[in-house]
Amino acid sequence: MNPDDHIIADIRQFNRFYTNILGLLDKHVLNTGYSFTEARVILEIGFLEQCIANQLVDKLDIDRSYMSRIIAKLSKDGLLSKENSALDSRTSLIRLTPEGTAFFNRLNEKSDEQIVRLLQGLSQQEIKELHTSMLLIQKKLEKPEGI
Amino acid sequence: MNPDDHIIADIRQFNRFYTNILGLLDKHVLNTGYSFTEARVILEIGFLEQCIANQLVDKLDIDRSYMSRIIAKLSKDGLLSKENSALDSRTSLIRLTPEGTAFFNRLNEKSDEQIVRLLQGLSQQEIKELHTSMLLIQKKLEKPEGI
DNA sequence: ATTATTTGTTGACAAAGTCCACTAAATAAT
DNA sequence: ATTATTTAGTGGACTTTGTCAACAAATAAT
Repeated sequence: MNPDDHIIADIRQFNRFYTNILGLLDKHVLNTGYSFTEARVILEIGFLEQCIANQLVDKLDIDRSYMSRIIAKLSKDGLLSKENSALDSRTSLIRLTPEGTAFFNRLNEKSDEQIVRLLQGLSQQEIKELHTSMLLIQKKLEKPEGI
Repeated sequence: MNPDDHIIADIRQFNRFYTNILGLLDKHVLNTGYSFTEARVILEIGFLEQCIANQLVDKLDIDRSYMSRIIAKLSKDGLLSKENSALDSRTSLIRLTPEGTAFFNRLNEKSDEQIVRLLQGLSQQEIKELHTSMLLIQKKLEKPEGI
């Protein structure tokens, strides 16, 4: 169809390839006792520091009811706390507890280790090239604004 | 930990970013009546042209019993055929039927369109850079041999 | 004030994936 | 050759993951 059919084929090939890479990297999470989705929620709360359930729903694109249950579970497990919001009493302010933060940190460390492992065997020069390539891809593909 | 902490952070950022990209690209599959996993199976059979179940299990890292059920479903739906292997009568040779191939082609077309859409707004030069970057990443990260 | 919308929760399901045991065939070991 | 061992596939039973619809309470819009 297009003049650059082989480019499209290569990009799709890259996407398949990188799906695998990401899959490998994500697997380590599963040794933590939490699912990938639960881990995403914990990470997001960690990054946001404080939030309400609906923010997580929007940001992570997870069903409201499902999110409600995940939060209930994590709360029961003592990883996060809910405090009634004064501004809007339908909502609760969600934060990581110290245990939650510890978990968050462990998760981050493990993720970093995974990356180190991924880069194993590459020279500094090669890592630099890789890095540059990733930045370029991200820059080119990120839309200026929401879709 | 490492001298290149910010590189690790950037790579993780890229991974999160690209997870989203892939998620967007994959969504279109869900309008086909088949799940993402089922689509992967169909695509893989299409690429291999002929295979046995176990190859798919290994290549796609899907549980044997689950694969068995997926194949049964796709077979029932008329997308693929199973023929007893003469060489190893434990196995069946799996191929796409004409309907399966049609589905495969549609899937491929849709995937190509998705890529075109992704590249929308980029100049030829930018696309070329993107392409080069992807090839580099793939080259650097693909292990010479199985793990 | 009344209506509409938003936020979160619950019950009931459906879809996706896993674990285990089993059969039958193919290979390896003796 | 006969007996293990391994491999390929299947089916039952199950867990996990995710969805949908209905609901109450609070807030926002008219």
